[in-house]
Amino acid sequence: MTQYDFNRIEKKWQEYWAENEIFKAENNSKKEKFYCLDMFPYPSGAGLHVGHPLGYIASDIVARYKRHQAFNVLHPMGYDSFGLPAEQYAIQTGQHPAVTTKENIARYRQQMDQIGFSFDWSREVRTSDPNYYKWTQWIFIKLFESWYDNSQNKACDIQELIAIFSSKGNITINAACDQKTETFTADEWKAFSEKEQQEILLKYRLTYLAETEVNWCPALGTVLANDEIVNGVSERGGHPVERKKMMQWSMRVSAYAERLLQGLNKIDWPESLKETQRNWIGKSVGAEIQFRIQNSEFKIFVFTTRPDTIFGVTFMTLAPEHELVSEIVTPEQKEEVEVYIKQTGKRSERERMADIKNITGVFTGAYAEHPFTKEAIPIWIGDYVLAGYGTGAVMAVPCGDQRDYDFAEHFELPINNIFENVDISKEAHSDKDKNTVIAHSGFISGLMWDKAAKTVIEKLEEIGQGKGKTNYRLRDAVFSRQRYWGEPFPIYYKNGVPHTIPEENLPLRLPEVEKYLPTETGEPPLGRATKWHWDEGKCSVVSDQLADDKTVFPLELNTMPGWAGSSWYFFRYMELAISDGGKRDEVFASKDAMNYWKNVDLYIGGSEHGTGHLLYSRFWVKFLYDRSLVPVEEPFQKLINQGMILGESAFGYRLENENKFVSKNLVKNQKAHPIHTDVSFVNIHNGLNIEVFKNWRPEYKDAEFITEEDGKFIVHREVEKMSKSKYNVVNPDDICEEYGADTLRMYEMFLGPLEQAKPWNTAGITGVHNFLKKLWKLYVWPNSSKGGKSEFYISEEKANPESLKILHKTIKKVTDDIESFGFNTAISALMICVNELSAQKCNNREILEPLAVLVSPFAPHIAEELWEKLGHSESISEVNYPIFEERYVVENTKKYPISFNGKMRFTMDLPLDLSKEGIEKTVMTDERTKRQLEGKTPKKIIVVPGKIVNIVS
RNA sequence: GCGGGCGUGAUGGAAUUGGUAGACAUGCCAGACUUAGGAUCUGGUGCCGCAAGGUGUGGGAGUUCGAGUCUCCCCGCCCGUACCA
Repeated sequence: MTQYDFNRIEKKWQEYWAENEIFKAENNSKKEKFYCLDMFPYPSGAGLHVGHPLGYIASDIVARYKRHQAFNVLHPMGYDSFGLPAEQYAIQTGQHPAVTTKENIARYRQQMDQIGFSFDWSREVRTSDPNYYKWTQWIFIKLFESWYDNSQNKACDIQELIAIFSSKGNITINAACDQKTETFTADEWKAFSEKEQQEILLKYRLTYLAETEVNWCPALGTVLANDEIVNGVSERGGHPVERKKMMQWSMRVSAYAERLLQGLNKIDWPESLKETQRNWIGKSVGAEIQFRIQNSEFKIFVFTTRPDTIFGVTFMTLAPEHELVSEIVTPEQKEEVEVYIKQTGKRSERERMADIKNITGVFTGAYAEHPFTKEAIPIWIGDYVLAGYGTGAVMAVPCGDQRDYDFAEHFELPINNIFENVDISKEAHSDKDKNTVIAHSGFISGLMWDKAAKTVIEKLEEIGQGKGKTNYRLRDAVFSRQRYWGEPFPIYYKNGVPHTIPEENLPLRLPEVEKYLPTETGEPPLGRATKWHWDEGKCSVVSDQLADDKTVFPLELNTMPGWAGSSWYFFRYMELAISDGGKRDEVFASKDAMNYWKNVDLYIGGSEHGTGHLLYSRFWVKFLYDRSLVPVEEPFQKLINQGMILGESAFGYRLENENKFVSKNLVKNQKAHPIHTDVSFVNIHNGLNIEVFKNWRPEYKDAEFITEEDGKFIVHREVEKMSKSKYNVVNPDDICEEYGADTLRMYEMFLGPLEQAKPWNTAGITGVHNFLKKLWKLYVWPNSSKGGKSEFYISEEKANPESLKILHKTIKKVTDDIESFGFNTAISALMICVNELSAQKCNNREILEPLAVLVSPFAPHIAEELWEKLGHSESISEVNYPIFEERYVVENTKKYPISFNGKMRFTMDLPLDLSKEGIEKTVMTDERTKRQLEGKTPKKIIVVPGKIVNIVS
């Protein structure tokens, strides 16, 4: 066996790793822990393409590297196995989603095993497994049993709230709750009926049921969260979305807005992603101001970030949905207003977005009163004001806000300039400019905006017509989905009031249904379940245990959204499986396990989860922390977004109305359309295999091909997202078969920086494959005593200094690069190392042993094989990382600034051993330095650490 | 519009963070060996030039002894977000 036979080697070691459970992490190790996590995949039917494993390869390199560094590494994997595609497939075929999911998982597992990841599969999780979603339901119950105390700034037990209600009512409570909650005393609380009390409590719970305006997607038959909508259509499938009022479960994530924002400062995430989350949270500081309405009891509350412009208010605008509209509209305007509201209500969100330029609005006939000048301010309705943000009403300051300005111009409303020396004849002056002075503004005239804003807030508080306020864009997250393939809510209804199912009866299992569609009455698919088992042997419902009167209570028919299971799965991995003596059947994760593993040290995944998974996980973790259920407040300490691997689609140009294809360079003035062709039909020189293409589709069977002079047909290439429908998918299995998993792993890393999006181009793969072949050859030499036949041969003699130098340079470079995720340059360093060692014909154990360890995170299979050939019986993953020794790297130098005639002129590479004070040494200077010194060559330099180096001529 | 990022050979990309631009790899060219292959090895390869040399990191200016790197303006590209008061 002298050839690099990757197929044999890879199979051998993958089996070895699995049999000996090499990568099983311990929970009670004295070693330092390192938790290295990938975002777990949704197991889709299409299997993995070369883009999927990119992040897994990167984390696997880090995991293996950390093991060499003697860390106890937790590197788990699992499946986010609830989700839409399996359900859509079920609707079409009748196949149970659990069956499809199981098959897909098996395929994913097989593909992942082939790449040689060092996952600890004993800790695998699947969100659709009842033993897993039992705990998702359990956490939901904990959320249901909690409220958010703004005074303590944390979530607390709802029992505490009930205690306060019975002793003091809700007047002293500062809680995150529905705005319209009315105040009551302790006596009033006690007088409420059970149902009334439950309804009030629901307004305080961290997960609550409320009539919400939701994004309804008729095509998918479900509601979508804001982050599941892209450009007004559903992220999945691109179906239109409309607004609809529905009774829905919501998560009070808004209670955590400030902490979610502050927490970002403590974690090591890409700045762009943090910025995305900051935007999504959307904090704005300003004031809430009350405007009295003339001849009316009602008041309008507005939120503004510019209280300093209050004297510039010339009208007010309410959202069409604003609740006061119907109360304040004058009889003369009533009809016009109603028509307008009807019109805007009909327009979908999408139309409204597409139509920003069009200014619409209507006068209500009512007037508000300016809090300071007492002037009358006309109240308008306009759909540029959003009901969902702030208070759904704005004080319009045309001189300071462009939208107000446009609205005022359109309806010929007055525009008052309150800025000194600012021209507002063309547009509003909306920047918070430090140099702008406020004018014509009563007691704030002559002040800068920030001082003015402060003064206005003070004055408003004095007269009781406003206060400083911070507003967040982040809204509560809708948590109900009208779907089958998700976690059932552990909720039943008694007198229309939701109650949780007792913990000991979890999981509440998904019932069988004969069809995965909504019922005829419009209920979600779970409405079809005739028997709903939620525990072995006990049938449909809760009546036996919970109700005194044998009534059967209905269960919640919605299921939880995709992000429910993924918001806490990283804790589940910490707990050992039951078969390994873990407590997974007793707890979601045990205290001991969580106190040892704490949080994820490195999390690798795509940035598309920026406002979904990554925000909701932080929210749930903060909640669990508040309730002392987990020991950490942030789940992911360091996060890396791996860039997407794109596909290089190939197109053949087909002439319009003809079944004739024209090679790329021959298309001149003819009308030709690019037609996707499968990339596997195209060679690296963009030449199409015409025969294969013809047999691909019947319609191409008789197609004509106009080729270049050399008979080749050249295709046009374009970089696109890798997708089955674009025929540009490259399958990792094929690469593994042809070049091996080690080549695939290294090539994916060599392709470019991890964070960057990059097209897959198989052409360059021979580079890393050659590297592995050369590496193999370093350990295999021709033996002259056996007729020149090659065999494994290692010298036990001491290595020469040159070999040691290149080895230690490589150790340094590779180590630094792995630490900074520069895997592509680390591989370059390994290539240089192997090339130089080959040139030196170096085969000393002293060199080749540490080299194998250096390579092993990148190409673990070949490293294991070489390690074995070196005479070791343990896995290379148990071996310590080589130690870098500076003394071998002679030319390791440091830049020192050089002065000449007392003036700093340039810096120069000097050996490190010169860095001791006072050492004099003659230094050779290069041509460029000579030139800079105007021909004077320095003879000696004196090094003074931290100071400028003087040249002694 | 706003926010974040980027622009380097034919190509993917390096550059010790202000110090010999183009590492490494692909591609290409030349050669060696060869029962010819998509094998292996050697050399070359930013551009212009036979050469000496000149020139060169999207364009323009600036700071600096010195700029791919820092500052300003312009051009182009990508990502995120959007009537947020």
